[in-house]
Amino acid sequence: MPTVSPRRSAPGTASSVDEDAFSDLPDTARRIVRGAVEAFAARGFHATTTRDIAGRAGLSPAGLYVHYPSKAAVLGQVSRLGHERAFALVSESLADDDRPSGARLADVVRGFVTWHARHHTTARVVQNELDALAPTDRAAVVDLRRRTEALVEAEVRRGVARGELAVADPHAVTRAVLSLCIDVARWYDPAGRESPTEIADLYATLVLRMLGADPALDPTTEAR
Amino acid sequence: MPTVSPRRSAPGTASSVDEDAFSDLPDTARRIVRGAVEAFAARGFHATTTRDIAGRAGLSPAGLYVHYPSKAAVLGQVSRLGHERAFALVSESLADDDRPSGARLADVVRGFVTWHARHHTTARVVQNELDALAPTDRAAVVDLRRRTEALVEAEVRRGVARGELAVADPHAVTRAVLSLCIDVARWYDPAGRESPTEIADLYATLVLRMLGADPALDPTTEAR
DNA sequence: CTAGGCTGAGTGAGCGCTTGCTCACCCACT
DNA sequence: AGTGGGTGAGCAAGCGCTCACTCAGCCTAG
Repeated sequence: MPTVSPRRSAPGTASSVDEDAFSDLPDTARRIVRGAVEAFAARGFHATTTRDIAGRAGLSPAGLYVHYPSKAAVLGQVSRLGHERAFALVSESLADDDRPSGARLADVVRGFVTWHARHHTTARVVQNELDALAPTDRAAVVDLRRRTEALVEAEVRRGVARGELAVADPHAVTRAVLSLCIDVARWYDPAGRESPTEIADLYATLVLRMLGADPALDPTTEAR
Repeated sequence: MPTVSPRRSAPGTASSVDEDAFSDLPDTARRIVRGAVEAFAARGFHATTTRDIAGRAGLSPAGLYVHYPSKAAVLGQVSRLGHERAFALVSESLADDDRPSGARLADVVRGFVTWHARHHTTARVVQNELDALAPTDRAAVVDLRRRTEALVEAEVRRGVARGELAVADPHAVTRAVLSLCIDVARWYDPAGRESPTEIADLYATLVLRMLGADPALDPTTEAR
């Protein structure tokens, strides 16, 4: 019986799939999720076949159903884990210290942008396939997104209250800031000239300007 | 023989499909394209069936193939027309007058954002289904996108050269500005509180800040 | 110590259905 | 009589998922 070895990224090649997001999963489930992320990102949920996912995980088509009850359940797992990572990222960037709001929000932007660029494969699935989620999964994911945005909006309001930021509509501006960061996953090309870190630094600068923060907070000089 | 009447938007309800983009098409082709845009936006290209498109256009499944050779060709039509509209929009906003760069770029942003909000259904298809395009269609569309971005970048460079804008990396900042505008189509909800025009005004303000333009150029007071 | 049964992971074959698309044909107008 | 728009029926392929089954590893009764 010929054994098909699962496809893996070449060693040394950083994967654009966020491995840390599902490192707690048992081995086979992890291979399924990794394969599914790659396939969903490349072709979209509906155009991805269960045979493709199973093949990438080194399983027969039926093997998938030992670990997940349906193709939609695999997407649900991917989306939940990805959103949890994004939430944790923002949450950690805002962990309490007593620096100015601008500095803390610049950290949020740098972390968020770096993640969306570095793990653009995972991020694309997480952002584009919301409509394909089962109702239960969608509810969980929508709630995580709401909490993530609320965290950032609260920090913006704090900065305004302290007189450190000049923003008339914190809700709308927060949404714009996160939108800007999220969209990096759509256009980012690892073959491009700029590294995720460089983009993140530029974006932190741009966001500080959007928020009307003191330019002196900006440790970079990327955009003037 | 029962005649199935095509589904239309309720009269008085503004459609989120950009009708102007394909108003030159013959009647039946127009109904096909309109139906396809709605279906692609709601479920994605791969999950949309030719029966669905044909039904929305008031045709039998076979009727579609009188006007288009394949499902992919319909998507190609949609994407080309949508991109041509977006290019025309930017092009018109930058039509030569001698106002400062900031004022002209604010106009570009207002027009671009308004279009992506008002016609978010068309915009979502145009932005999300690039991977599903046939090679020929993709090439045409990629070229249109490149030319659109080049138009804006040139205006940013002009502003910097005149000392009106403070931007260190015009290419990267232009991409960020357009990314911000485009992503409106992803999150915009017509049931939300803000109108496309209100969002557009806020975004114009934010972009002027990103560009380091003279705040006096901003005719609105939305954000400070 | 071991026979026997249990369990969880995985498989090959294939079912029932839907898909994109085709084809022979129809018919209202020129 | 010809033609362009349109149809009903249906084909071949591919889909998500199921089923009866194998097998290795482990627990336990005698």
